Amino acid sequence: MAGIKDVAKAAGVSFSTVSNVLNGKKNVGEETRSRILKICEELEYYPNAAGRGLKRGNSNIILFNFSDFDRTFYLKIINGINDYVNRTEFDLMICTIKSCEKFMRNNMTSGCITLDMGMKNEVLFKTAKENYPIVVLDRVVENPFIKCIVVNNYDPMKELVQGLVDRGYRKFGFIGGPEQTNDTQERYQAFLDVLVENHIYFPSKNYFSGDYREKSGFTAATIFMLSGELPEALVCVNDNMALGAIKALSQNGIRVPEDIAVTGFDNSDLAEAMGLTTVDIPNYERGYLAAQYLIENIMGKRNVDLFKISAQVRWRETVSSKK
Amino acid sequence: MAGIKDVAKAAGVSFSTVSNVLNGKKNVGEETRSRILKICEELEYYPNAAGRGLKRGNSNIILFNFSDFDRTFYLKIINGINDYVNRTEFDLMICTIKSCEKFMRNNMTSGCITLDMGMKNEVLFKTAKENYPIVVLDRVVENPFIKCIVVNNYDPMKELVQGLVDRGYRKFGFIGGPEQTNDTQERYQAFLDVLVENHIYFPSKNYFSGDYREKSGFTAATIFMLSGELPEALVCVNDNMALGAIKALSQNGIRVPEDIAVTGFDNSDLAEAMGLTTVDIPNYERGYLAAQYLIENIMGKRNVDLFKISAQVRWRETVSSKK
DNA sequence: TTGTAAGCGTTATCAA
DNA sequence: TTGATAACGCTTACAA
Repeated sequence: MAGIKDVAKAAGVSFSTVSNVLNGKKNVGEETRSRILKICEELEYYPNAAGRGLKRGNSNIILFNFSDFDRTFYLKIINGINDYVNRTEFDLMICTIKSCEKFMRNNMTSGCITLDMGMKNEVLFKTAKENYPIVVLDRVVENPFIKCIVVNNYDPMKELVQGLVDRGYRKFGFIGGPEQTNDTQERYQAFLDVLVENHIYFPSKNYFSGDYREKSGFTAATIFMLSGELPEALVCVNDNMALGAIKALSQNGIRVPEDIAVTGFDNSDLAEAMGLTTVDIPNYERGYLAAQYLIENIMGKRNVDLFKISAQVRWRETVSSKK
Repeated sequence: MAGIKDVAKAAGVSFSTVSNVLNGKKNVGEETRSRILKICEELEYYPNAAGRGLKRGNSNIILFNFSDFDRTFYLKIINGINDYVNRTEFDLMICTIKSCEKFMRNNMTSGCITLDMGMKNEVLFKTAKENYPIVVLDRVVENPFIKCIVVNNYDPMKELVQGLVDRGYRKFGFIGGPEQTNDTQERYQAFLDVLVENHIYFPSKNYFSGDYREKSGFTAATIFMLSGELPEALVCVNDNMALGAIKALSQNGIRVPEDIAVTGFDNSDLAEAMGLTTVDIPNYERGYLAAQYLIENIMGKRNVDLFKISAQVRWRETVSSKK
């Protein structure tokens, strides 16, 4: 693998001249410059990133961190991030939680987008700095070097639940995710608020806490069935769990929506295919936006600290039009 | 950000002693060792990867490269890779085609797994070396430093098409991917071989070349419909295109499987949900295996050059049991 | 058992 | 317009 010295030797110049050419310095003669560039091509020389990173202290690489392989919308988010990054001089690096802290250092990456339940707030606070901005998805934190992009969960969830009430549903079950997650908190709050506004009692035994995976939706529905009293509508905090619940229900001969309505959140491909009533989150767009925010921040542009993305209710076949 | 010198100063030793501790050298007194480790924690010191990579010339990071955000099985492959890597001392870095060549250098990563149509063979040949092994998925190349893991497309595709023939289907349509891809070539060959064995004529106008995306399946089916003569069975080289085709067909009042049978390949979540007859590829497992192969290679273990993964036909509702 | 010093490939400063 | 040299943070002989 050719190094800068090999290029310098081949061109009969010192290696600092080569460096100057490669970094666009204009203190190099035109003839020398083009000669060096040609030799770089011939020798297939690419600057060593470690040497460069060591010296410069920055990398022009941004990092995206995720660790959930069950929710396919991650691919859409990556798609959005990738498309924005490709229009810039930056490179995109993706990692999972194990290696994230290691990669979140100045000499490896210049900033980070994270959407990972396993990422601890304290790590974010420790890492975010003037010259290492972070964009956090689906979580709100207060820090001058951290920008948050969250989905407006509250409004569409209210619309969804009110829609169920309007259709005649009165007895509800709720399947949430881990309780410390922002999404679950907001969606559950909207759910509760609608019920209170409509003077509908919600027994706490009808709350089930899952982990966003299909299996826990399956488990939740199974438990509802075993408990004897099935609600009229099962509101799930995401699509995977809603689909798991539907699977459990239909395996036991309970029809959706005739016997029970089920709703999700995410509008995954599967939700669309299965006709699940849900809320559509523009994933590609929020990936794109996150990358834009991060890179603008790295470049020194200030932008807003908290951005709320709106989401749309999609009424489909898992809810009857009139109960 | 604390450096090795800060740690050395705080511990009252030279920085090479700190380095020795961090690298598990045993020429350090027990007392000094534990004191240094404690100080590293207090100061939140992590070795600078650039400095380390520069000196060592290797990184203990493996790279995975992909660029297709439509096919959700990539998440499963990543899941498998990630799970294997997490059991080792290695880190996992993921990238898309834009940055791949940059990251495929010794000072950034120690080896690479690639599954990307955009990755050129010449780049693989140029990059693969004694100390930079590469694992390629879904492609066969001859190179001592490149290992290939491919799906056995031929056998299950033969089984699938023969199954269709056995069920009475005689007029076929075929939707392929880009023709230079190994998957398309092998699956098409199996398809043709079965037809020849059964003395069934396949008019070349019934071959449509797509790009693996749902949309091109939609287009293909639309063209078949416009051409007037619809085949009895539409064999698609992957699920996305099969689902796109089904969408186009049903939008035009053509029923699957009553009017036409449709088959895919991949066994995506969507295929399962939609009841698409397809071939199941163990994606998690091949990711896991790819990571294992790569890392064993980096560690100097020789392993087999070409590995064929077997895949299973899944008969579902998009094919009638008897035509 | 610990410290000194060289060197990895690059960029930046300053002198020629 | 060019080149010599120091410095980035680390590892590793080798010397103490």
